[in-house]
Amino acid sequence: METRTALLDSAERAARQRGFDAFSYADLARDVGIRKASIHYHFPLKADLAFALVDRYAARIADQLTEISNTDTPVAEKLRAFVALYGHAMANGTQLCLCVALSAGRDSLSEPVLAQLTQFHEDCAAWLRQVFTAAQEDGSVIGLADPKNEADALLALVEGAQLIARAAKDVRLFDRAMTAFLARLAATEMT
Amino acid sequence: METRTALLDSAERAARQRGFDAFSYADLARDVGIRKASIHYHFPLKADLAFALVDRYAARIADQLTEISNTDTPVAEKLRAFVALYGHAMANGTQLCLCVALSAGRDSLSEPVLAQLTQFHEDCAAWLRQVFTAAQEDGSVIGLADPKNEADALLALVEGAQLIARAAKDVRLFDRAMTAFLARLAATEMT
DNA sequence: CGGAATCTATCTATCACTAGGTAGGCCGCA
DNA sequence: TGCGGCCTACCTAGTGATAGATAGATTCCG
Repeated sequence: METRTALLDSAERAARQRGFDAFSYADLARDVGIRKASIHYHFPLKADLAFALVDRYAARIADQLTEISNTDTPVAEKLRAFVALYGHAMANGTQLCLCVALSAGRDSLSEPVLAQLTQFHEDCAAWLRQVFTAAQEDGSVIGLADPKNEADALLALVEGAQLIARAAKDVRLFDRAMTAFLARLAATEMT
Repeated sequence: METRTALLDSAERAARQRGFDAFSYADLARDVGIRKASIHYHFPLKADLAFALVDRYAARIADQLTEISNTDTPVAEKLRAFVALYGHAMANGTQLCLCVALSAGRDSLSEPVLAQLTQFHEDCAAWLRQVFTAAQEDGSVIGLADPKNEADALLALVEGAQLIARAAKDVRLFDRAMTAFLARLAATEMT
């Protein structure tokens, strides 16, 4: 089980740094310290690797989102946590969210993986819709529009900000792209 | 000159649809109706192709932006035109802005091309800053923040929206991601 | 208990194919 | 005649994937 996890870890790092098509089984083998052919034991096709990768990643993010949901904090704080989640995922501007990275090279992906990706996006949007709806009730977002539109916009915003920041290998571009949005959030009083 | 242009056209389409690394000289040759080796006469290295591609593209966009600037329309209309420019560039959700597409696979690009890309982003941001500054004076954007922050945010927003829309091959996702922003723009009275 | 069968995880070696790139020749036109 | 533009033929270095073997556990059964 150890090896499989090591492979997933290495593949995830590579995919988020350089793209799914930009690393090979040879790279993976070198990194993990195993022969190239042995990888096929764990993941017969590279498409299988992609599937396992997204599966694990989506679950991880979903967990983090429900954790944010369950924490008893103001709505504004939850939105800040969401932005921080994407910001932190960048690891100093060297990496993208796995699903953003895969979306960028979508044409080489298998149908099941594509479906996973769509699902991931939908789940994120749904979570955001719910949070923005809560914001509608407690007025914690300045100039709030329709929660559905706000959700779609924020998702696009964080993904675009990631892309721009990694293109320049500079996380600060991510932060800069987010400042206008963060400024719309009501300050959380220190209790 | 004929062949060179045809090559650029084909390469641009391919790069924006599937990414710069996802098409080969063989694809290009097939598409243009020429032998693979002959492409090297026009573009000795694939990096040369990338450079020429971005060069032509950036110039085209710059032209369109100055044209928008020079047209005597309200600020809100200029911003709508900017959004429409990115939206139209998607060609029904099948393509990305060339520079977004190249940014996504940045690690395989040569240093000069990387510099071009950074420059392109900076130029776009600068143009937007200028427009948002004008908006500051005539109040055509509701809830306007610092023009610098607004510019960075809008750029990230359109790029992220493109990514999401193409991932699902559906332009409507682009439009959806933009509705909240467009709603902040003052209506242009019909004169 | 002990041997036979089976499974796991890895190996070496090689496959067919594609990538970008090069060398050198051919041909039509100014 | 010279050269721009294209060709055929080839090269090297990869790619993902497969075949077949092996060492070492584990499991099943008489």
